[in-house]
Amino acid sequence: MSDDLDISTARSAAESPDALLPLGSELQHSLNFQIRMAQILSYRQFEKKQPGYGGAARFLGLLSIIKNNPGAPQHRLAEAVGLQRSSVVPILDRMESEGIVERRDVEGDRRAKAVYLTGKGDQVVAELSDSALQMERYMTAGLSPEQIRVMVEGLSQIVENLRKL
Amino acid sequence: MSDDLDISTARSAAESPDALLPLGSELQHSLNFQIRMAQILSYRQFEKKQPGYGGAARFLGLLSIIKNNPGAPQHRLAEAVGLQRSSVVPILDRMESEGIVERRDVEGDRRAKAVYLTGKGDQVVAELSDSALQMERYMTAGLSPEQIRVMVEGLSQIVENLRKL
DNA sequence: GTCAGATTGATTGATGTCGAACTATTCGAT
DNA sequence: ATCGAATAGTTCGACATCAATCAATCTGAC
Repeated sequence: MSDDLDISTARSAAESPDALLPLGSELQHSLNFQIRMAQILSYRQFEKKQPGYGGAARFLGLLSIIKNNPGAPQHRLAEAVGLQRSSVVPILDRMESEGIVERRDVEGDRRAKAVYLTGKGDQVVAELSDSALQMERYMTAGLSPEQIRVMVEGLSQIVENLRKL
Repeated sequence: MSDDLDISTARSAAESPDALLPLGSELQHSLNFQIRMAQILSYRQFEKKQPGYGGAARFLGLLSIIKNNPGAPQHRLAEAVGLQRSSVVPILDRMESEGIVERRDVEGDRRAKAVYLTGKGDQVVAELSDSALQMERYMTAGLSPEQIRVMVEGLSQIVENLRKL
């Protein structure tokens, strides 16, 4: 009485050697874990899909913010994307050497640098945005528009909550 | 006709110098961007809240999977958490030196190592899981249980979709 | 006006992760 | 039984990010 055995959970790692290791239900229902997994896999995939431009794909968020806030100083860009001031420096170095962004001196504050998207930067952002949209369509296969809306709003709320710490 | 001006988007960076840089609506509604932001901020916060154990906080997911799959080989653990085989090596080195996990030889395959949680590891996982649960409660302030459920399921679906690539 | 403290961007050292090797094993076709 | 291909874990070099620190500049209290 054990060959045609029970339904869902029984199929342990030993029995189906090719399947993914099962997550405990704790992990399966952990928002943090699922967020992390989604982030890791989606960014890996996106960078694989859009190489070049000095790895700009990973920084589409940053570039998009620069486009929307021309002339913003670096520390505010860092804050906006959740990185340290010091981490943004080599990123902008790279983007600048790729001709995607430009640092200009600020009149009235000689410490600061104002960051702008170049013409090429505009093109790159447009291309990457397109690609990102495709990517999102693939990622969200099987989800309703309403469900996606709820997720985006929920994540946005979570980000807001975390920023207050 | 311009002092008491329009509602939502008008308040540009120049006018409210302390506020966060505004995201374009494209970014605001980008699932990828929101996932990334949530992940960055939540893991940073969690590690700040739970330092020690050789940075185990960041690897709670991995440890939890080890607990649920005692004796699994390293490459399957890597796959389960979305990392490269080679990235898991130094993590396990660290966790092993902290006495949290243990690598044992596998009889029947002298290449493989079977990974187990130690007694101390069990305690650490329990403590970190507790802390993670608290963290999630804080993160999700303002979200309904139903909304959280939809998000977890949606993210889970997204992870599944991305794994197929 | 001056000077202590804050702020901006940059630099440095440590660690995490990746991708491409490499070594030791195991597997499979013959 | 043998040997080429696949596999498990590791090592190595490159880069991202952080935290702490630095130099230049700005601000505000006096």
